[in-house]
Amino acid sequence: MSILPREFYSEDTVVVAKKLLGKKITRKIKNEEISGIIIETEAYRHKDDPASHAFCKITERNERMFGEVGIAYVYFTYGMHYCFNIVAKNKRKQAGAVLIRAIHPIKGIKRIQKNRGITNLENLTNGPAKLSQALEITRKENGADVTKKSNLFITEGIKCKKITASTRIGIKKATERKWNFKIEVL
DNA sequence: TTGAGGATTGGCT
DNA sequence: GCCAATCCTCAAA
Repeated sequence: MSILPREFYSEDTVVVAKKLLGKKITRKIKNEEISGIIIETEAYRHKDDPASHAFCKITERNERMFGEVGIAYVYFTYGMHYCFNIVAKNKRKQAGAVLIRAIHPIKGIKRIQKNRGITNLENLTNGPAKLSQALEITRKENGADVTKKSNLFITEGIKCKKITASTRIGIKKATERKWNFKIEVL
């Protein structure tokens, strides 16, 4: 299983968001391994995207979106939830990231169920905050390099035939942009 | 130093 | 469908 190279993430954010669908994300916790197929992503860009964290100005929190691609950007929100992003952008753009909204677990499901406190497969990882909880992603994972074999990385996955584009979820600006992408998994 | 608000979720109506 | 939970970040003073 080959890890996606950093060049994979140096295209336009929206393009990378589509390309990430069907790829496999692997998370290692001590001796246990959790992995799943990415089935839903959202693109967040820069000046042309009022809903993006990077829209206004650079701050301590969003500076990762302006940095090197292929780096994890984790942020905390609503007092209880983490969301997991991967920095991805065209070299001409200053900032951009892909939010991983949902995965399809294929390995370490028991561990995920334990993390989430439930066993219902459909509710394990079908939301950004659920996904982070399932993979034990916290602020400590902010800045992790997913192009290197470590505790958190992304590899080639399955081929996806059909991509569905929809409007992004949970935001109040630029809601007409169809930058939410998902695939069907059998 | 303080106050306001957020790329969400789950439970209740 | 609506709303509370709850803490980190930003911006203003």
